[in-house]
Amino acid sequence: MPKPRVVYWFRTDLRLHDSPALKAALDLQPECLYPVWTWDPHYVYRARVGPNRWQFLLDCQNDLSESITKLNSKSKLFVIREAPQTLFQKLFKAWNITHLVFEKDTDAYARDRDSKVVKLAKDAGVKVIIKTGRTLYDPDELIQQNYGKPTMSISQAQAAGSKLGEIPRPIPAPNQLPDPGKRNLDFDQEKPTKSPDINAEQRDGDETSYHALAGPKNDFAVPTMEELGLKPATTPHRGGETIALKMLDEITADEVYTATFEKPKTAPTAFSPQATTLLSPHLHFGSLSSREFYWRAQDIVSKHKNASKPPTSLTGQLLFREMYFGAQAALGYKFAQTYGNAQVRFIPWHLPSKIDTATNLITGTYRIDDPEAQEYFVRWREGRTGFPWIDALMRQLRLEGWIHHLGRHAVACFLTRGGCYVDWERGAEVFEEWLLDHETACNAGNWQWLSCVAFYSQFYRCYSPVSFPQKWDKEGKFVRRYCPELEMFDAKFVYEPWKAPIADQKKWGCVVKGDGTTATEGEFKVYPKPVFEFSAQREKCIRRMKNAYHVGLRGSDKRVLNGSWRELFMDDAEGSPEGSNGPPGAMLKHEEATREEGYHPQADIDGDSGMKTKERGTRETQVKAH
DNA sequence: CGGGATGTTGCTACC
DNA sequence: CGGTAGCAACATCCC
Repeated sequence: MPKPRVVYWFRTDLRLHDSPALKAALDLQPECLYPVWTWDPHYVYRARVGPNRWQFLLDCQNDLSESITKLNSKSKLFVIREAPQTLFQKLFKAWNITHLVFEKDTDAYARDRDSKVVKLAKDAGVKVIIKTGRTLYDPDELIQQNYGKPTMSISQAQAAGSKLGEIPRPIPAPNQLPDPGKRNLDFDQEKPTKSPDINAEQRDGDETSYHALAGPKNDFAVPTMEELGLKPATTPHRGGETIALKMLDEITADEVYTATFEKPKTAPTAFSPQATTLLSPHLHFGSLSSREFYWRAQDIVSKHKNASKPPTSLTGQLLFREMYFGAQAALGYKFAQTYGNAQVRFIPWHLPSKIDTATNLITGTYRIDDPEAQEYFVRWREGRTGFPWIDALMRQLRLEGWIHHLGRHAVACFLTRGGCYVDWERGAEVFEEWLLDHETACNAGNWQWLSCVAFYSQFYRCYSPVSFPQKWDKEGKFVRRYCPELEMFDAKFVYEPWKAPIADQKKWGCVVKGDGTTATEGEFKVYPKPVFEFSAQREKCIRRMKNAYHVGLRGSDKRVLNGSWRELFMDDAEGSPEGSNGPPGAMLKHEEATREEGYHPQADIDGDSGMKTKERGTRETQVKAH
């Protein structure tokens, strides 16, 4: 029996510590082991990923590659520029591979991709080993323990989790790695088509990394931002397992902080340093194992007298992640949208998603049903709503790729049920592009929570953009940091600058006028007027939410699917849907003309991600409507 | 099944 | 200033 020749396929597990899958690969005692990242070039042109998250991913890959080389100077992370669905069958043959090993991923796209790869491997006579390690529990087992249903509350998730027994203890990093074998790539590369290029706005140069399987220098190197033609990243937060473990050491060194952490009490206005751990991007890319995090925190909690408890404690935060992964794993693609989703309430928001009628999936495009709502949305996205708390958060998000969880609450509530009355799917798409820690399960789940369509329903509890931040930051230091034009404003007006007398505005060097598209006026800086009068808008939203709750439709309701929901909202004075003669569907049938084969733009760049191939499916051109 | 308590993270007025 | 009641009100959990 010849010794195994193993491809270890890295995806959202960019680490050496606590990797059950990597351990399984090493347990085979292979003759050779190839640490491989397969990179579908489609990501470059079709992913909704800003430069900050690109940089974080490349950081993780570089750090991992260096760590691998430290264990074996002949080895590294071999980055191969082709989609796994087409690459692996050629690679298995060229390198005489006997085993493929990877970590389980329950994201909807990942399941499609991986089942395809598993089939290819079986056809090629390659054995496949898959281990869970991305989450505390295997999401599929969690669902099983929840009577086959998606985990839609934290108590369900906790109850289901406790039936699965103790969370596995972390596995130490290996102290040696086998050599890789020969690395000939004597086969053709499947080249990507560059159109549609929905990622164009992330780039200011040409993409030059994907011209050959092993990259421009033929050395399997991790691409650079420059090679990818990406605009420079602006975030101070950097990726990689080395950094993640150092951060975890520093956090857990403060045992009181670790043991008594209560999320709702942490300040969303703290920026130097932030009030929470900032480990979420590392959990997403797998540069930190969630189980490592869990046990490092739990061991401190266990020996502490006044420790906080789930769900507000640090480990509680990880349990929410489990809940969202359980919900997503049960629902698949539908989890990230309202249309067809039985768990989600239907609210007739503005700017609804266009639906691909062939797949019943959202397309990443939307319909501008109301120009005013579009104006609200664009000003929200660009951080010029005229509400400094909201604008500061949105500017921090775009610049740094991270905002505090309660800050996310504030902007999400403002965009949806507590202000703009814009569809939560619009907000989720902006977060998808800008957040370093974006993962579909948590992002979609949190947007559903905050917009009160699932997980949470107390829509009458509405965040004020003026009062809420003052709980932590009366002086407005956070606002002054991210909206520097308001730096000199008196604390009395820093959250509502439009109320300051004109003479004071001029004295403080900034006049409040317009919509934020002009930065200066003569010697003065300019900050926009509020996009609407908040309290009136808030009342209108709550009234409409109440009505929509009363109507009581779910995303899977026949009337949502066929468009007849409109009749039920006709007497809703302040926002009756335009016309009753629209096309079928809650939203719109997607234009036939923009379709191509095999891609869905909701796909993400990271391992959980990429080209959403549907057997019978279609691919939509993603055209940004803003 | 009914009904009361609870739900990680609201706001305002009032003592 | 800090704590609390009232606001108008929803779903889930648990006895």
